[in-house]
Amino acid sequence: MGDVFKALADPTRRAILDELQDRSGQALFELCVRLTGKGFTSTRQAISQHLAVLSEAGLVVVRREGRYMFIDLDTSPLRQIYERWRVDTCESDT
Amino acid sequence: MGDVFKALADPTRRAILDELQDRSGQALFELCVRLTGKGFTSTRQAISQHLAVLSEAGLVVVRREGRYMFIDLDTSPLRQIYERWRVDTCESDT
DNA sequence: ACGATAGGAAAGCCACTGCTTGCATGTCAA
DNA sequence: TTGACATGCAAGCAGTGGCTTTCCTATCGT
Repeated sequence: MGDVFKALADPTRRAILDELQDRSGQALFELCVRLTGKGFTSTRQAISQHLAVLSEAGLVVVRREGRYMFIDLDTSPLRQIYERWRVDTCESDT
Repeated sequence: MGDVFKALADPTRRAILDELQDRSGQALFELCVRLTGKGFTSTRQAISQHLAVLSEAGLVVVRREGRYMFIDLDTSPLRQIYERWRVDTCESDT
């Protein structure tokens, strides 16, 4: 399984995760339209390659139906980050 | 301020954070010794450059005293990750 | 069947990143 | 003061990453 941290290193990939959190189960072309609407200039191929990385990291689950490719978010791999470094919960956030 | 995600993308930098979580406030040369003891082959310059990235991301705070450079861990920038994507707490972790 | 739509595969390019190398600076001990 | 120690700075190099480009496959509507 791939590297979760490297998967999160790219801003476009993070935007994909954001978009999927907002609405999971989108098709690839749908995702492309949504992202270009939010100012991202990535082509379909670029998004597709990003999805491959995210899928390798387990952050995304791909489900094929007919000629569509539906993408679901899976945030569970993030837990390994959350458990690795403790964050002081009571801190000066003024 | 730098990119927290990019800072976490490198395995050596993550090892530095691990080392600092285990013992914060180490000097640079101390950190180098510890890391080489754990199988990392990085030179001092490499570690120093990694620390610059971590410092840019706010994950590390540098404090100079005499000829020593003490490094403290600061995990608070990680909170923005924890708050960005919700992780299902009740999940099949069998 | 045919065209349009949704997506896949691979090669090439460019920029960035991590690392090394070499030298310079500054601090402490004797 | 002098040498040893701890670190800074910058140029150069090799590997990687993200993107484009081109072409190909497969599915649906009519």
